[in-house]
Amino acid sequence: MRSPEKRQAILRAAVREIAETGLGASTARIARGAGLAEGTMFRYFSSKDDLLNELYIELKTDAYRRICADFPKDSGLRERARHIWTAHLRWALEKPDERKVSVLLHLSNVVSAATRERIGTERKMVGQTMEELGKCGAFKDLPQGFASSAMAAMQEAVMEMASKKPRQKVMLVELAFDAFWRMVK
Amino acid sequence: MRSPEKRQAILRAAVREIAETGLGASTARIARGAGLAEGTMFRYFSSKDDLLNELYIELKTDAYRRICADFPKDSGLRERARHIWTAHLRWALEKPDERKVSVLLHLSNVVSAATRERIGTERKMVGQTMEELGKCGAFKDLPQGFASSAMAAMQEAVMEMASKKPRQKVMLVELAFDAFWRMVK
Amino acid sequence: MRSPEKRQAILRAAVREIAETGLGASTARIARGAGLAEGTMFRYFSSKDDLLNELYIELKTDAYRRICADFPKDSGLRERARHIWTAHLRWALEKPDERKVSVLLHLSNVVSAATRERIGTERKMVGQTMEELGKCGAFKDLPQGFASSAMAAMQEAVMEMASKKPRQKVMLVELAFDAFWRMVK
Amino acid sequence: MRSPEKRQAILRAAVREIAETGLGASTARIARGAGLAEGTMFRYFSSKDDLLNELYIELKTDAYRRICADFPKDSGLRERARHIWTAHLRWALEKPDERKVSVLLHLSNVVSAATRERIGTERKMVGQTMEELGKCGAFKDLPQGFASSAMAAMQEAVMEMASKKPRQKVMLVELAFDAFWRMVK
DNA sequence: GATGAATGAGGTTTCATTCAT
DNA sequence: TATGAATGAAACCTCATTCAT
Repeated sequence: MRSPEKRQAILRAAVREIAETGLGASTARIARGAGLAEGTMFRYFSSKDDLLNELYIELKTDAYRRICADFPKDSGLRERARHIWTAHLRWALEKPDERKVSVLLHLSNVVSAATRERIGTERKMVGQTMEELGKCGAFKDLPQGFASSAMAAMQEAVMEMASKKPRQKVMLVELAFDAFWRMVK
Repeated sequence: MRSPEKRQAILRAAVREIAETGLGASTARIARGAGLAEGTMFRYFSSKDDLLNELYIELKTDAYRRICADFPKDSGLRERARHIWTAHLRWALEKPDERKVSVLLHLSNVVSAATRERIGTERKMVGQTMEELGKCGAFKDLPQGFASSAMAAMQEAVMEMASKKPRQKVMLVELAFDAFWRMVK
Repeated sequence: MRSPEKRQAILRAAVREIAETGLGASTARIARGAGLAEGTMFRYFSSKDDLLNELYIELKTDAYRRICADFPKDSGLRERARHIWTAHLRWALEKPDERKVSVLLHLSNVVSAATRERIGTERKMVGQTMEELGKCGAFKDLPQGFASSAMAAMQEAVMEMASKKPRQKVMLVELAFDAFWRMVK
Repeated sequence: MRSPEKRQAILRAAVREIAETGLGASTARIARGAGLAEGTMFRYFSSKDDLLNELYIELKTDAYRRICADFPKDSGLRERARHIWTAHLRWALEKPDERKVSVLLHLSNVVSAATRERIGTERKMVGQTMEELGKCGAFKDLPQGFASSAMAAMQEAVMEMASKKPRQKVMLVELAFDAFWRMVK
């Protein structure tokens, strides 16, 4: 009962279908994509909304896990910021579907406040670094949290560019960090 | 005789509904929101897709018009960049619904290539400035177009923050530009 | 007011559109096809049904007029039958759209009993000939009216064939009459 | 599990509704007529067009089956022709709705080329006989295929007459064949 | 008389969800 | 537990008809 493999299969299928079709992707297609019958999905997720919320959590958690692994928590600020920058961009560039779905969900209003809360909780290490960043350079006089938004935004720019020039990915990630860092210095 | 006022009413209603519900907003609701019968909308826009494309053009054109007005085309690079930055952010902060819809449309796949084309054409002045920007500071070694993406991204960060701290809007716009400018210098 | 030219233009447009799209052809398209505004049609015909009934009468009358002109009313039976055969087939082959629409209307249930009545009235000369035919050859023992149906049916076969082999039209009409006549002899 | 009974129920309901209302008969009415919910029909037929095509095949196949059963393939030409004549007319007279729908579909443009193809394939035995017929009597000099059209046409005449004089059906079928046969002799 | 904007009922189709097997 | 047939609300869109100009 409630085999975890099937659960994962559903989530994977959801990513695939939604990346292709948008959030309107039908539950039937998702189930079929997971090799299951139409109704079976509802034994794992109580509704489509539930599925989407769980999916969002899964995606965010996954991305976050990548950042936490090997996190150089005892290094200097630049090193830590660089780690966050690189780890996140790698994830996003390796898994473009996952990222696209993540963005779609972020903008939609199916993601409940509770879900957003739950994700916020998982910050700790990153949060600490971002806070320090907020006290440096140009961010000093800006509201708390702006540094974090700025980094996310600049990463967005990198992803957009990377999808246009896939060959220069690696270099892009590095040079763009330097650009970002100018704001911190 | 097709009244331009009704056309505008539909577009306005579309913005309102879509900002609230997402692109799934039903044509019936949009029509009702514009004070019209369900079928009337289809005399102004041949299909929902057509409506969305026209809406996208309208929104982008509107935003762009704001930038072009009073554009200091004979000033230095910083002044021009600053104008683009400020004008666009003002538009976005004044019309958050418009902006949200604009983003949703940008990400969706209802916006046709033809529409994207049509919008691309209207750049000239901005394009020139962004190109110059691309040859400065940290952007020098990054692919052409990255400066533009970076500015858009940083503006995104400002908007996000501004929606959280509406009172500090004006200051935010200014200080964040200084941050951005550090990457150019 | 009620210019007969416009009336005719509407009927002609109706034939064109219906031949192409079927009886579902919209009144708007028909009006447009006649070079008139959407609503104007309703000043000439009280409803779509009315239009279709009038159209049916017009088509049938036209076809019948062709038969009556030059009708050799003093010739022998064969000659008169041959005239009916040829005149009708010429009309049908010259105006395939008209014929198609005529058939569609015949099968539909928009043509009222009153309309069918009105058409029946216009027979006289043809009726006389067909009656005589019904008393000859193989038709002798069949119910009255069968000869007429049989001729119509055989003409149908000619039309079908003629649309497949347009070059042999003329020959087809002649030889097929000979075949038909064998049943009468 | 998709029950064949329900599929048949839908097809039967379609015949009933279409015979009454024409091809414009709504899917909702058809579904209701089959005792099913509106949406259920679309689990059996992917679209209205699909339904109509399948229906056409079903009707034609059914009619054809009647001809093939007991086909006296070793008898003389007259006997075989007579069998085709009688078997088809019996089917048509027993199932007037089916026949009406069959004609409507034949004339419409919802029947795809593929469907017409599929039906053409099922001829063999009949085809052979009709070909022989085409080399006899008055048909000798007419294009190939005319005999077949002529028979169909004459059957049409019988059906029309039979619907007016239902009591004389049986006699009609027989005598009309004699009339038809005069063309062959 | 002519126009064409407006209407809203009605058509086809999709889909989340339920439930008997 | 897994299935997938059934459901019907709701979406998009069309069109005959009306009526103010």
